[in-house]
Amino acid sequence: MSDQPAPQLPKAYDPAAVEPDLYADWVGAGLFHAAPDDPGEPFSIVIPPPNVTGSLHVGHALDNTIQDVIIRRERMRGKNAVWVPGTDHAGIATQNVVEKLLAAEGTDRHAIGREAFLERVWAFKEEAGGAILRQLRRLGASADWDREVFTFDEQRSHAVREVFVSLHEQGLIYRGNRLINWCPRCNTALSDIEVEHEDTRGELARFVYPLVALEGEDAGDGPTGIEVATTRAETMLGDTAVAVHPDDERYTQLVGRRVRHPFQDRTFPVIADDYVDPEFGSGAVKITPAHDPNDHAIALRHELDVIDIMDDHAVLTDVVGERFAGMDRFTARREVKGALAELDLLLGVDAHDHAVGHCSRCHTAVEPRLSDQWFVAMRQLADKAAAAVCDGRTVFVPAAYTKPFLAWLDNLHDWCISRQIWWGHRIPAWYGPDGQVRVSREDVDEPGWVQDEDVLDTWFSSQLWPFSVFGWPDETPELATWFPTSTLVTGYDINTFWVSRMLMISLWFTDEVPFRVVHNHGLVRDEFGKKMSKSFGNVIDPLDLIDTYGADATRFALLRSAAPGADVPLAEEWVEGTKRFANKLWNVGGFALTRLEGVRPGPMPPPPALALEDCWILSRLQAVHLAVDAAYDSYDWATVSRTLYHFVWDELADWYVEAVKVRLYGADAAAAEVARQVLANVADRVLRLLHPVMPFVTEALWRVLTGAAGGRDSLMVADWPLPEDGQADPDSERRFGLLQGLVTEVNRFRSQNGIAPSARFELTVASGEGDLLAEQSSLVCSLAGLSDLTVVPDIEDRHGTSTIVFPAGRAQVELAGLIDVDAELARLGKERDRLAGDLARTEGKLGNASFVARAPAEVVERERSRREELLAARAQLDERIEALTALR
RNA sequence: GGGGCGUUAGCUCAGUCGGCUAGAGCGCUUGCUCGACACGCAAGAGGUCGCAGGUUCGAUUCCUGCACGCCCCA
Repeated sequence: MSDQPAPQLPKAYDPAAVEPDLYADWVGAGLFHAAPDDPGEPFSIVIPPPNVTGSLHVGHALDNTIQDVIIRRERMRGKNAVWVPGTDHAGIATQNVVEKLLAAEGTDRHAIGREAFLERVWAFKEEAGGAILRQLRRLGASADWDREVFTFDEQRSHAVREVFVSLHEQGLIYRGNRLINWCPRCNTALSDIEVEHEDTRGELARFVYPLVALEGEDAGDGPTGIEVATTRAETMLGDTAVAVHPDDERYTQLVGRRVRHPFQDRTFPVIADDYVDPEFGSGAVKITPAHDPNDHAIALRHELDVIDIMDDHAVLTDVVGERFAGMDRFTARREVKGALAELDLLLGVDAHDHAVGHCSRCHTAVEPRLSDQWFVAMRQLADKAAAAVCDGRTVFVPAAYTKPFLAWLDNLHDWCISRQIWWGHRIPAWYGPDGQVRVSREDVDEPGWVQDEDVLDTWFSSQLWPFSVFGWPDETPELATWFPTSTLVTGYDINTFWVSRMLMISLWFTDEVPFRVVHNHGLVRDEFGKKMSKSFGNVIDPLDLIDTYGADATRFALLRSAAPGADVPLAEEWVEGTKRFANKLWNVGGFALTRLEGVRPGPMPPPPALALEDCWILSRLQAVHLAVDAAYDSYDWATVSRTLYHFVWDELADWYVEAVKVRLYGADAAAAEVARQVLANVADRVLRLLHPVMPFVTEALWRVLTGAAGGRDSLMVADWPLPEDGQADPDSERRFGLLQGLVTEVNRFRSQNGIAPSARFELTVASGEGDLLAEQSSLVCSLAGLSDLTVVPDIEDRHGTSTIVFPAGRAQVELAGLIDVDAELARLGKERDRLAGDLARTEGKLGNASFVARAPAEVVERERSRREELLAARAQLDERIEALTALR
């Protein structure tokens, strides 16, 4: 024994005192950095790049915690693991922020001009940008910060230019005048998926288009008009047809005739098209080709006129006539209905629920609009992506996300990629005299040629991310080593926006999938499953959580709720709970530290030297190890964290630490040394298994446990443990379980009889496992707080004693001065009720001839022996009750 | 309208192949300063497994229908 005072840890775990120094140490030692020629099988993750001017929210915290868990484990497994961080320039979002700043200064981008505006955005990016990556460091993220990239930096812009020009050369990027989604507030085109459909209470206005009379027809002969309905009455100003279903007999004789526009000097035809649903409304549909996708499709089929009635701000233009020109679309909607009513053409206005598309950035109602834009033809790209998913080159985890993803790919329309904003990759197209267009890798700097004003959709550049971060199109060692990447971690809501496009473009340009696994996690919600939103006031700031409870607790709380395929509910008090777990672990470590007397993880004692509790904890650890490895491999974070939580708290702390005290505090030096060796090894292994999840507290404890100096001597780069053969030991688990059963029953006896935990008493036991109990009597005494344990062949009930029934036998306590007889009788009465219930259930089954005849023999046998046990237990109880009653 | 997911304790969720007394965390009740930890220890209460049928000796589990909630698409 050492005379030196045992080293001590602070009594309570204080994350703030530990985390910053450890993180700085990791960074300083270069542990996050990987190089292509480092040893080990390559493993790579690219971060879903957050908005460069954004700040960390819980969704980021979850997404990046998962990435960090994966990369830390793979690093420990000896892989050449890299996690590439970076940010996204987020065109519309960032431009909107800077435009707001300008507005506050009383100016706007058009007043200061394109060049000055872009300078302003870059300045803003330099000032506010990257904050989110600094915040990720607080979380413990072990990204390779030397490799940070930006979707709008030079190399990434080079990749964008290359892809655009190549696709154009291949005929897959084209410029066309087509119907697109227009945001009148952002003043730009949007792609289909940047439009969010929301159910809205609206109005369905029914009105009549008057028929143009046939030559020679008398007024009053036949129908004089045709009824249509619309939720957007103002669009009638751009109508160029009325459509009916070809089989709809009500309208057969009207097809081919013309109707008159009530406010404009023009007429247009009644046409027949399969698209029309004869069941809806009157069965006749007004057709506005310039402002509705379905109508536009019909117009193409029937060569109808197309009349665009609005400007960039969704204000009606002169095309609609003097009466309505200059009105915004909502005013016009009201006015048109009024005007129809004046002419007696309005039949009615009914309430009507329908879905309205809104801009995902600013929530303005989107206006479908004809416009000259650049598009990517998606069919061929989508087919390649679908093939890669179908044949498993890329798999979704959980697999349930595969089907909707494929269905989405199958329905894909061409992608509108031009945006009428300034912050972004400028489209590399130049317009020359005489309407010539040149798309070029090099800037065209010739007189008379001007570059397209528009920029590309931000997703056009972020789709290149898995290879552009490694320097593509240049052939770099990084690209050769780490591409394709291993796993992409993202919320399922991003599959269509980003995952799909990475798959498509990567396969098209590199013939490789961008990642082998797409791991979809859920969305973080509040404790009641509600979406977090500022207006709802239920937003949790992960930085507050880290400040208050530490990064480990924050990570653990998120992971514990992250069951596969489910959203992730989170409440601050749950993080408090995981902080307590970190503290528990800390205290187990503190205990070990004070009692190990310099023993460090190392060779294990030979099996014969191991105590029962050693065999038990090693067997349990082995099972936990296998379960945890399997859960890590299947991205089941809830199981990883819950399994380790349960092992550390309920098995290691509650039982093993208590059990091992007998030897640590005992006189047998050799036995104590064995206990120390096992304890050190178990602690070492559990810290390794837990490290990816709780990197800080595990690293802090491991350094103390092993004497690691820090720097490159770190748990972060220690070997991931391999499950050890021969440690699964069902017999030791069974035997230790018997002791646990006895201890638990003694505790219950204490509690139910109001006996103080500090009160010692003797126990006499009779059991089929008498040898085991005799052998382990000092352990049982310590765990159950007994002064002595005597094993006898049989127990005879006597006045003045009480019997405790435990799974392996019966135990007897001298009651003298220990218990309250009435309380004990009450306890036994309750026990008897419980037995009676179980017995009734079992006899019910056995009394059922069909059960006995048809259930498997072993099930029936189990019920029979169960009945025998219950009957015996009841008989004993009855004796006890009788004896005790006599004692009163 | 089409498709998908869900409904288990007060709250949030596990529950393997249909079969021991349906579990966890938090919350709640009671007792406890026994040499790691009161950020703790021990014990306890709390469940018509959404509803109705069906299959089966037996259903939280499998099937059908319904109700309610959420998500995606149109």
